[in-house]
Amino acid sequence: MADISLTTRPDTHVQAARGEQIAPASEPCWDLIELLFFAYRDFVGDPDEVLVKLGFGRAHHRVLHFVNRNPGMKVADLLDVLKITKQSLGRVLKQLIDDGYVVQREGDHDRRQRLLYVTPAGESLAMQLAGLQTARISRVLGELGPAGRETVRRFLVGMIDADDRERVLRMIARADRARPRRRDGAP
Amino acid sequence: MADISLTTRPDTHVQAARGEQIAPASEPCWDLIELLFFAYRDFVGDPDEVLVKLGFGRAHHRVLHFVNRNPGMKVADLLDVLKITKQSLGRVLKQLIDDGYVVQREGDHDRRQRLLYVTPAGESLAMQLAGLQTARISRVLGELGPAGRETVRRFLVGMIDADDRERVLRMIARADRARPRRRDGAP
DNA sequence: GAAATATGTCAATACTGCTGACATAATGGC
DNA sequence: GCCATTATGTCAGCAGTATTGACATATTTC
Repeated sequence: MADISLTTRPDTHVQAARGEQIAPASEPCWDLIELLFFAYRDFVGDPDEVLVKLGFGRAHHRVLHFVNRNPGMKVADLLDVLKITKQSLGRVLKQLIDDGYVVQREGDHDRRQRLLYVTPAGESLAMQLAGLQTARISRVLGELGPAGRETVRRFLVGMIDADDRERVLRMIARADRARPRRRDGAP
Repeated sequence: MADISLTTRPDTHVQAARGEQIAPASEPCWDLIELLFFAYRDFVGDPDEVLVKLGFGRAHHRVLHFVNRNPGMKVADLLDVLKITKQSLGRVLKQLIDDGYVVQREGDHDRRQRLLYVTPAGESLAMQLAGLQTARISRVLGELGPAGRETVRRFLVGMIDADDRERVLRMIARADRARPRRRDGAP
């Protein structure tokens, strides 16, 4: 399973062979490769600073983020999204629970399930971290104009593995639908 | 220096996080935050698969990449770009040298310096990895059209910490100037 | 009742980052 | 020439996050 993309996505030249863009053997996109590296590092850097003070790391951020976005998600769902093992998840999840940022509830229909929810403290932290990242993104998008946002979004979607793209977009759409607005007014 | 972004970028959400209600305060860019996460994961996923087979990790990739892009760079330069400690660098650099992907040469003017160069095998590997990432990027850019590339580039540049942006752009420009084209025709 | 599922946990290992302390060699100022 | 500084390397230990493998428990499903 791990090597699918390698055998499927052969080398650079296959795309050129398919006539898809790419001039002659194509020089690598050095600039975009490096910009992506630096951009992502700083993008996760802001949350990192906050998390360190709480004794958390990036793994805790990811768990908290997705639980906050998808309240009531199963542990299995989380493993599927993060693509890590349950042992890896177990450690950080336990810390988040012990520290009062996440709680588990038994599933209604299936009592084996442990549905995950953020506590008010968990939501608060998740929103703070998302706020930092949003501030960075919004500043840039403001400089690009409204058309820029759509281009950036399409770029990021396209960068995702084709066989995962639909799943990711569905998850985002479902989360948006489920939490159209925070604060009070429960449906 | 580390906390500037925190104190400078005022708590968009800190107030809401404190439970203080605040209406607009702008909803986080959930979709872009998550898309960036998945996009970056798959972006580095292709090289990862190749590297694992060689007993290398992501750290080796970064070192190899920047040495290939900036032949003759000093160890200190590399530490500055990667923002890691020399102890962390030492481990991976030693492996790359032992395995014949990187070599060191004494500086001409300053014999304390160890200037870094990729071997032919190192260049070959670096180009293979860059090719995988370029293939992914080029496919998407092909779908976005020529204006898309510039928008994406400006987005990524804008996402970099303001105080690092110039340095990064200078490094990219200098590397581009130094190695205008690979393949045969030496300058 | 047995098989499958959802989850948790123990143990060992790998990779990559960190701090602190020292060592070596070469440069540069005096 | 002496000495402080610089560039680099290295040893030892720790932390965070990932892995594999094995096993345990509760619950559902057939």
